[in-house]
Amino acid sequence: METIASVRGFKDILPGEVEKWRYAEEKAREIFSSFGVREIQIPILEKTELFQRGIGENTDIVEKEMYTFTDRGNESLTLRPEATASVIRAYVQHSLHARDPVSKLFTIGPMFRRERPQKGRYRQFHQINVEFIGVGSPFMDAEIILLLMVLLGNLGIEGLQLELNSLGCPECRPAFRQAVTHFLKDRTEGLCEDCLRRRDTNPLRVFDCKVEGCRQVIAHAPQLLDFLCTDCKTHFENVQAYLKVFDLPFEIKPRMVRGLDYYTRTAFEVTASSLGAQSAVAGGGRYDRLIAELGGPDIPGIGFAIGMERLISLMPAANESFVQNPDIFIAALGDVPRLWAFALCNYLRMAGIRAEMGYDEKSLKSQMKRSDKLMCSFTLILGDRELQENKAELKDMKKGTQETIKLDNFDDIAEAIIRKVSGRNEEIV
RNA sequence: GUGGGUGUAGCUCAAGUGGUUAGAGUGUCGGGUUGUGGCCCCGAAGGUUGAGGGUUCGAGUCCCUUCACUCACCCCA
Repeated sequence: METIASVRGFKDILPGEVEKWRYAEEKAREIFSSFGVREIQIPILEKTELFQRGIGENTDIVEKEMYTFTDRGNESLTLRPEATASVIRAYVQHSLHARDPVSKLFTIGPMFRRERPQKGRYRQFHQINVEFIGVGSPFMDAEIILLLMVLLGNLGIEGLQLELNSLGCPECRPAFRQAVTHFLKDRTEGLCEDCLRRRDTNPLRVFDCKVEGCRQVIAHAPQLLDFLCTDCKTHFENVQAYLKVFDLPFEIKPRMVRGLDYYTRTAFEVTASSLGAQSAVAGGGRYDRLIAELGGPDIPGIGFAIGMERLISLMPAANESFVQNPDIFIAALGDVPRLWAFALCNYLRMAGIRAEMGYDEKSLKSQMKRSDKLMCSFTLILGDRELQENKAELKDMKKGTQETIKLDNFDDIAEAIIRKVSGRNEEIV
C-alpha cells in the first residue's frame, strides 16, 4: 500500500511537542486573565468578501495567498488567513460595542496562507490573537504592548527586540504618500524590479525592501514620522512615554511598514534574530478605521498576533517536566493475573492514579523494561504465585526496594499507592 | 511564483574517481539460568537507496524527468 503524507506546509504536532504548546497556551490564558482579556472563538471559514474588505484588496494575502473555494451553494468561502477580520466581524455582528464600550478579546487557532513554506513559515500556522476594541487612547497601545512583552517574558524567551513605528492616519498619510511617490518618481535607476512595481501599487512598501540599492535610495527619502499630524504625533509620543513607565526597551523603526492595509498610527513588531529570515514572533498595530470599514460603528481598535510555531521554537527546551509519567505499571504473568491487572489498572485510573499495564503475554523482564522506559514510579508484579496468596509485589523503581501488599480491596491499594506517590513527591521537594 | 541545497533502515548518518551480498549508531523485539528495569554483552527483524526513465557488462554513485523535504527571495506570524 502506498502511504499518504500530509499536505505541503501542514504539520503534525506530535506527543512530546504538544505539551510545549499547551504550556504556552496556558501561560497565555493566565496572563490574559490578569489583563482582563476574554476568549472569543471564531470560525475557520468565512465569506471571502470579509477578507477582501478587511485586509485589503491589493495586499499579497488577498491577491495570491488565500485558500478560496466555492462551496456547493455557489458561495465563495475562504480559510481564514488571519484572525482580526473575523474577530471584528463577530464583534460587529453581535453588537458587542453595545454591551461594553471596551472589549478586550483573544483567540487562539490555525490560520491558512498558501505561501512557499520555509523556516518559520507554514501554510497552516497558529496564532494567538489579541484585540482591544473601543478605546483610542495611547494607554491602550502601551497596555497591549506591555501584555505582549510580559507574556513573552513569562515564557522565558530572551533576546527579543521591540520595534515601533507610527503609520499616521487618513489625515496625514496621504501627504506622506504623495511625498514618497514624488520622491521615487525620478529615481528609477537604483530601485529593484519589485520596488518599481511597488512604486505604483503601494509606495510605502518600498521602505522595508532589503535590496541594498533600494535601501540607499530610501535613506534619503522623506520620513513618515515627519509628516505625522499633531494628533498622531502626540499619540505616538504618549505611547512611548507610557512604555517607559515599565522600562520596556524599544526601538523606533521609521522604515517599518506593515503589510495589511488596515493599520493606522501605532505599528509594532517583536523580532528575534535566531528565527532566521522570518524574524518576527509577533506583530500588530492600531486599526482605527477597520471596524467602520466592516460596517460597524466608527470606533478604534488595536491588536497583535503571535506566531505560535515561532514562539514555540524560541521557548527554552530545558523543561521536560511537561510530561506526566505514570505512577505505576502493573506487570502481569499469566492469563488470570492479566485479567486482575486489567481490572486493577482501570480501577486505579478511575481513582486518579496514572496507571499502565502489560497487555500481552511477555516476560517479566520485558515488562520491567517497559515500566522503566515509561519512567513509572512503581511496578506492581502480579503472577499466579501471588494471586494464590491474594497479594502482589510492589517495587519502588527508583529505590529498587520491593514489598508485599494485599489484594483484598482495590480501595486500599489505591490509597496505599496514592500515599506512596505523594510521599515520594514530598521527598523530592 | 523564482532560485539554491538535500533525498540511503522508525530516527541520525556511512558507503575513494561506477564494481560482488548497501553498513554503523540509536530505537524496536528477543536472549545472557527458573519470575525483576537501568549499565554491560550477544542475537534478530527492519531497505524496491523518494519515484520513473536513460547511459553501461555493471548505477546508491553518472545523465534526464518528476515528486518530496529544506533554505532563501517576495511577503508575513
